[in-house]
Amino acid sequence: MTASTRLQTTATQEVHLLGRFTPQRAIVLEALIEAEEEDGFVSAQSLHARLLSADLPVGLSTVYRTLSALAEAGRADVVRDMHGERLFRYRPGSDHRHYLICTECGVSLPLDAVAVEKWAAGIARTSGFTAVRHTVELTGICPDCGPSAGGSPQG
Amino acid sequence: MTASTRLQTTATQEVHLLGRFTPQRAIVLEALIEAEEEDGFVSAQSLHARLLSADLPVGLSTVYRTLSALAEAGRADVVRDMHGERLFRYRPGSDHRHYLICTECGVSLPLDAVAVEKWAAGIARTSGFTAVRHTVELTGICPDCGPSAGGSPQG
DNA sequence: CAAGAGTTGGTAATGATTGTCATAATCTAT
DNA sequence: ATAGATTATGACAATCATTACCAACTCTTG
Repeated sequence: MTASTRLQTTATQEVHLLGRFTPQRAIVLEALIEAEEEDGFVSAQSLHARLLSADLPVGLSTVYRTLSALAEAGRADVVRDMHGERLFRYRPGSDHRHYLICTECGVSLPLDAVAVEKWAAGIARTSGFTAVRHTVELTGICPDCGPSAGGSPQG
Repeated sequence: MTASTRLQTTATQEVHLLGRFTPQRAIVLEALIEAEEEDGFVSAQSLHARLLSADLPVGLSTVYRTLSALAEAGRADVVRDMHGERLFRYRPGSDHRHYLICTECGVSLPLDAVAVEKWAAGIARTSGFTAVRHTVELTGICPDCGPSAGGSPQG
C-alpha cells in the first residue's frame, strides 16, 4: 500500500462524515491531508490553486464549502494569518490543539498547551463570563527558514 | 475640567507620537479613547460611522491610517473578530495585554496573563523557532449579556 | 425511466482594507 | 509672519478573500 493509497483511503472514509460522498470532496480532503504533512496550514485559495495545478479542477466554491464543513465537523482547525486569511489544517484526532506556526513556510508544530488550558479554564471560572472560548496561536520562524538556514540574514 | 476636555487633552498629547499633528488624528484618537471606555474594541468602519454621526466627517482612509499607525506605534491593541474584521483598542500603557472580550457587546476585560507569557516564552526557547510571537484571545459572554440578564436564554 | 434531494461550479455580490493622487494643511527656516 | 518643503487628507478605484446565487448535474429510490 503506497502513501498515496493510504491518503485516498483515509479521505474516502472521512468524506462520509460530511454527507454524500463526492469525488470533489475526497479530492479536497486528500489535498488537505497532504498539505498537513507537508506545509501545515493552508488557505482555501492556495489549496484550490494546488488542485488546479495537479489537473484536479475542483471549483473554488466547493473547496470553500468542503473546508468549512470540515471545520464545522471538527475535522479541521482554523486560524487566521496576519492578513486575516483563513488557514485550515486537517485534524486527525478530535481534541482541540494549539500550534506554533512558521510565518515563512507555514509548517506547524503542535504544542503541549496544558498550562494555557488551565489558565483559560481558571479565567472562565473567575470572570463571571459564560461560554468562554480561547484562541491561542504562536507564530515564529522555524529552524529551516531561520537566518542560519540559507535565508537572507540581516545585518 | 470636563471629561470631554480631559479626553481632548490626552488625544492631543498622543497625536504627536504619530508625527505631524492634525485635527483628524486628534478626532480619531479621541474617539478611540472614548470607545475604549464604553465598548472596548471597535472596528475602523464603526469608528468612522460614529464620527460621521457626530458631525465629524473624517475620511475613512484617514481613520484606517491613524488606527494602523497607532497599532504600529504600540498605542493600540488589535484583534480579529470572528469575521476577520480588525478591531482596535486604545492602550494607555506600553505593555502588551490580553483581553477577555464579550461576543455580545464587545466589552473587554484585561487579563493577568503572566502564566501565558511564561508558557509562550518557554516555547520560544525550546522550539528552535525564532521571532516567536503569540496571540491569545479569550471570548465569552459577559454577566450583563448572559442568560440571566434579560437576554434570550436558550433551552 | 421519472422524481426528488443534494452537489457542483461559474459568476456576481459583498465588504473590509489598501492604493492613488490632486489638493490642502502643517512644520521649519528666515 | 511668510515662503517653501514636507506631509496628510479624502474621494475614488482597486484588491482580495469570502459568500450568495442558481442553473446544470448526479446520485438514489420507486
